[in-house]
Amino acid sequence: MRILIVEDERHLADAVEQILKKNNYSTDVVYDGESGLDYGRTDSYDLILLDIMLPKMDGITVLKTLRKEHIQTPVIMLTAKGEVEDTVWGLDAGADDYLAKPFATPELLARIRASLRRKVEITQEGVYTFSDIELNMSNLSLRKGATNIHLTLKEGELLEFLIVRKNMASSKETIIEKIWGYDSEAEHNNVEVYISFLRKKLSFLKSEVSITTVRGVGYLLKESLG
Amino acid sequence: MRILIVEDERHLADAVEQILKKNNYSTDVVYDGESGLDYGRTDSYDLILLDIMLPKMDGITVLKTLRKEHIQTPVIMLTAKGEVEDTVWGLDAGADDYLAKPFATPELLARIRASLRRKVEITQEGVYTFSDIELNMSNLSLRKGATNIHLTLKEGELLEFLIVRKNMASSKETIIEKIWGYDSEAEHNNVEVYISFLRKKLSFLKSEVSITTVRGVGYLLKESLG
DNA sequence: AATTATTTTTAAGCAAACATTAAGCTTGCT
DNA sequence: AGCAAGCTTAATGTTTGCTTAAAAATAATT
Repeated sequence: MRILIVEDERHLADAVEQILKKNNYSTDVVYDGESGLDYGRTDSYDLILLDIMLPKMDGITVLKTLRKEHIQTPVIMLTAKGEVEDTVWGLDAGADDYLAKPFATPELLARIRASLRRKVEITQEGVYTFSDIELNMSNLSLRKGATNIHLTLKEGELLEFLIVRKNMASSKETIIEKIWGYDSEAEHNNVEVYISFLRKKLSFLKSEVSITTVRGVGYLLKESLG
Repeated sequence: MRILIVEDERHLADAVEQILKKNNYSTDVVYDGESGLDYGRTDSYDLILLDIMLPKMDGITVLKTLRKEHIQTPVIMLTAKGEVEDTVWGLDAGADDYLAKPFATPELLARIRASLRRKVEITQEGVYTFSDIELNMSNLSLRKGATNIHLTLKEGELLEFLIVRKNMASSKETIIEKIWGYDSEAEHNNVEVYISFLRKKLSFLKSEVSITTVRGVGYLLKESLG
């Protein structure tokens, strides 16, 4: 696993590098935004740790540029305390997670593992890969390995929605609005029924992916094993 | 909530303004693209209603320019029938939704509510860090280091409230009003019970954070520091 | 056009999670 | 000591979510 570190505080950058090497990741370190962009562009990393405040080019611009060039490498933003605003921007710009400095080693490693696991690939329009499953919206099929299973339209739309918003809990209200339409009269139970359908199909596929309920809040797509 | 209306058909623009005012939004109206851009740039609106066909500068250019300048205000595009092509462009350019003219009042209001709500979710509001703990309202988890613990909705809301008002003592009255609702009949004891639950969980995490009682006044979130 | 198959919606019973209540206990203050 | 404020626990009540099955609506097939 190759990880790119973009961080101008050399002290911190080097410390992180040591930690990662000890945990069997290979690393490259650069100390400014422009180099970060150049390195990231090669699309040869599995993950990028990207500081926001950087010389030459800020982290958000780097990230946006990469995303514009269809580089989908997962990115964890590093933010100093008080840069919360920037954090929000970073998530908007396509970051997968963020981590506030200073951070503890186990936390860093946990986030890295999570991001690597979480990686969603969109190979072609309407084809999503998440963990061990592939959802193809163009023929409404859900695949794990050699096993293919058919989804109904609503099942597909719901799963697509959960995959796209993988890091957020989606409330029943939001789901109804998006899948049934803002003016529909669908009840919460409709969502529950379809969540139940999806769970049945996911478990039929013996997938690592599962749908977690956050009581009073919503649903969340997760990969079970760590 | 401030809404900017950019629409050159004065008749329509004024009608929309009346509707919004009646629903307690404050509004500004401009009648061409350039003014729309100028106003939007101030980044002081919660939502922009943006027509596509506009004098001086078309709506899509306005939107793209705003996005380039990192203005992330949610935008609902207004399109005349037959401008479907343009609609697609608008969504590409970063619009959140679109609405075909002519539209009905309840539909307009529903879309506005939806867009405003979505904004909150996208910004991932609800992740709070205080001292050594992190509260994530989207999955109701409370974390210290690698240890995660589950909170119920009420526990989460209460802790969120205490974190947000970390320097102030929050009285039971205020807490009841905010968490249980101003018209609830919850007793002081309800608050005490939940404070007790939270303390148990904080101490389970061995967190530096604790809830201090200020007798006769309220509760206060503190970092113990040792 | 009628029949059949598929998908979506509705309804109901059940289980688990959560919230509330009340009683007895502890603490701090005068 | 005596009182009031606050704490804790267990029981009881309520809500939320899950799961089925069957009805209704769509779509496909003959």
